Amino acid sequence: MTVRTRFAPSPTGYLHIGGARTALFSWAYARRFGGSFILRIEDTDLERSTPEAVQAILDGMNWLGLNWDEGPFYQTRRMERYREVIQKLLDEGKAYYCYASKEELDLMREKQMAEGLKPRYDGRWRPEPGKTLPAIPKDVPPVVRFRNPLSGKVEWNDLVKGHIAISNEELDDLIIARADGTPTYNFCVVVDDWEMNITHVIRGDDHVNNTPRQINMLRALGADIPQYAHLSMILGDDGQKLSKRHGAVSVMQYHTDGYLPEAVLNYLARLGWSHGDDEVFSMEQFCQWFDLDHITSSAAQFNTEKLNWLNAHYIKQADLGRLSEDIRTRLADMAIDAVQGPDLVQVVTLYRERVSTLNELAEQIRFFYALPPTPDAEALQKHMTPEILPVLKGLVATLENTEWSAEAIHHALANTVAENGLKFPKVAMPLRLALTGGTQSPSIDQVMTVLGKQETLKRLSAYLS
RNA sequence: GUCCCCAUCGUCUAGAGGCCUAGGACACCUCCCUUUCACGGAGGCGACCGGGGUUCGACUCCCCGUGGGGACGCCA
Repeated sequence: MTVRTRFAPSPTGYLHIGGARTALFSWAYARRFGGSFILRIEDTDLERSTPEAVQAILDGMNWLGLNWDEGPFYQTRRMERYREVIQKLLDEGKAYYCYASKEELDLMREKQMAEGLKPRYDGRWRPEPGKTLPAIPKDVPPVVRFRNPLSGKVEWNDLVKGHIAISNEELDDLIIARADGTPTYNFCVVVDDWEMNITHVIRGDDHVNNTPRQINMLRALGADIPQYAHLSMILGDDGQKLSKRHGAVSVMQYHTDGYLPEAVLNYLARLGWSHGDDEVFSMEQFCQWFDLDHITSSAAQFNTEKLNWLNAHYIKQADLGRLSEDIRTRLADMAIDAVQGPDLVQVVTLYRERVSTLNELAEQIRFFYALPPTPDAEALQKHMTPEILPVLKGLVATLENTEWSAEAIHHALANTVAENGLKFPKVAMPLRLALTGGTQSPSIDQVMTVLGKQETLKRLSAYLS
């Protein structure tokens, strides 16, 4: 049997980090076993689904490189088929019309809650042999309910959580078609998983409670029951449930914030799944290793610091051309033109080992292309001392007649330091301030090399006149 | 409230009865490297939720408790 997995988001918002991990695992499982990964858009909630959200999900998937083999299938385009199946269930007596109004149902639930019971439909419109149904009200359009078994239990061996059994007495006759005739989520999932021949349903564990209902419907339809794997949720950095206030909940936000997709992917893969002591690995390796046996069944807290560490790692590994182009765009977004001036590839090479995000990288090298920010007055006072000025003047004089190579600049600097009997930082610090505006940078001779002779001398002269 | 799920360092995790004086990674601390800050290298700190069983032996199995989380919609 060929493995067929699916990712079935509802387009009511962007692709968030939890959804991305679910997609990643489904995708990897299909890849691992040479199966197919299907993308299905669950847009039956007409009120909340938007084309923008669909696009956001597609963008997120594409950015991460989670390519799908079939789809995207839209449930709204399969309405005809759902109606057919509903009619079939109706005809076979496996579903029935219910005329209870929303108000009536609310009242029922309230009462049940008050009695300490689990709120569930009481089957008032469920036909039974010898049972008299209420008189059909005139102006209540009926919903269709699935006739769930009354006794026994539904069991399955969850590939992540192990054996789970839920009594049918806990379940009720769920609505499969609304009053307006449109099918509901749990029903569409069943029909789709069935007809798309899904073999492994990998999804968030908020669906554990839907599973027994879906299994019952699958059985009523005579369909094969897929294997289920319920993934635990991802908690925010603060251990709380992920929500808007956590900021970067959308995967694309990570792109905006300067993360490389391979870092996000690697981080997500390792969140709730493990392969011995392996921490850093490619998606190729992941697809070879991934299994459902090593998924943790407990919730995992998101840790930005570890993501940062991975991102730093991947920035160091990244193709220089690709990295530079990305940075060029980020600089442009900061209204800085990196087409003129020092060679961006050289600048990026010099700085990539020092940052953990691309935004940080862009931020740190901006002074190469824009004017250096004004150095901190206190730092200036401390390092740009009257005693050092003549030394700097001497250095500039030497530099003016120096061929602009890393080696030559280094020699000029070293000689100046030696001739004046100084420690290296004594000279390097004021240079750093004048050239970069800050007290931290790579070796100052390397910065000078990349900055260029003209610009270096120009920036120094501002302090020496 | 009812049902379901979960429980190892601060965080992500290894661990499928003896390999565990519980391993790795992030973070943190110390030292080294050093032209500042990073990077890198070497060390260090740091955990099996509690109580009962089962067993010669339990982080691992069972039960109870406690604590988290999820689900109970004409949302998905």
